[in-house]
Amino acid sequence: MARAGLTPDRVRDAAIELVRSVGFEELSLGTLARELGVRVPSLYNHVDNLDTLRAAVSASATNTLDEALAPAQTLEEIAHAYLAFARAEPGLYRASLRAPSVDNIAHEAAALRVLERIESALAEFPLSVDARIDAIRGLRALLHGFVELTLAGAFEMERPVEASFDGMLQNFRLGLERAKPIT
Amino acid sequence: MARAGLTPDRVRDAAIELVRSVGFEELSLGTLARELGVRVPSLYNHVDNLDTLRAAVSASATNTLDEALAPAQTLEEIAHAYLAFARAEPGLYRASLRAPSVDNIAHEAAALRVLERIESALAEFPLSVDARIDAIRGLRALLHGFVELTLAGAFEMERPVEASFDGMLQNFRLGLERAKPIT
DNA sequence: GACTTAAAACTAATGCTATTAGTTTTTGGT
DNA sequence: ACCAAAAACTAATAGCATTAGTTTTAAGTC
Repeated sequence: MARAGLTPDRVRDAAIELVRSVGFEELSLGTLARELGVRVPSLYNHVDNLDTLRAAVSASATNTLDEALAPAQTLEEIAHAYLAFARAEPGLYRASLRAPSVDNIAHEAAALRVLERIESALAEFPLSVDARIDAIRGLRALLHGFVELTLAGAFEMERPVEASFDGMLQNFRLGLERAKPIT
Repeated sequence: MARAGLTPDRVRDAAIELVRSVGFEELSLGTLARELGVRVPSLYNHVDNLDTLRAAVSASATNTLDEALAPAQTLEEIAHAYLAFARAEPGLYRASLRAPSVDNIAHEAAALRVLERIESALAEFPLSVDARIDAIRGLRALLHGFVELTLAGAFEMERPVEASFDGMLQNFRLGLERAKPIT
């Protein structure tokens, strides 16, 4: 039997690596156990169940996304960092979308940090309270929607995806500047 | 045994109803068979497998989405129809997102019709070829992203979701009008 | 250094999923 | 009334997560 020396952290880290290579939806206890050289039920010595393991991976992925956004300042920088992360780490990006459970304080905090970084992209614009909420929701929709369509391979036309992303951001910025609701 | 009188169409229709009530991901042969008063393997007399059944549901859902968008003319009308459909029929909306397989001509045609309707929302704007591609991609991202975040319950702030949707569209329109790249 | 004990790994089993093979039954057409 | 095709069935396989119960390993204590 030769004990494999697993710990909750090692199992979680292996799960993260698996998600990075095969995707979040594809994470299964079978492949994870094989990767760790152990039988499936042995994982239950270190993990409650698949759902909590997914939650742990999601929390970590949200932190990684937060760190990827950290250096960015302007609207364009933050948006580019967001798209770049999703394209470089689609598995982690998809993992980060899972809503934190209410009892997972650290996960909730990380999700809030990501949200605040996106909100900070709008700091330069003088917006009313309502217009700012609309802008936040609009930016989130834009980023998430563009990423999803990109990952799904839905953009079939010739033009480079990056160019459209930039054009879209320019359009977004123009709309915000034109609005100028605080007078 | 008392033959149940199933046909491929009846099975597909029952699958559609199931997707409408429980969601696209939740469609399973077990629940479908129970709904039809039949054992699971009996379904294989009318359906190739779960994947092609999902494809059939997706094709039908894409048609339904197309019909829901048909009466809309302007950018705002089309966007509202899109959001309204997704909120009224989240199961069908999710089903419509599945990419058509290359051999399913009717499905591909329906997906193309939906795409053209979204493109037609930009007909009123005089845009260069590239700017139009960017606008199409941006609008698709906006619509899909907003719908996803809405269905996921990601908009937690007080302001009504519809108001933000309208604000977002206004912003989008302003950006397009401001750009005016054909001069 | 032997012993006790908790933890880590195991096997076996349950109950879900989709799917296939093979069998019985029903029904439409001759 | 009969024959053949189609529709339903049972039984079985394989993959999934999970639990119960058992063995083994290793760490800590006397």
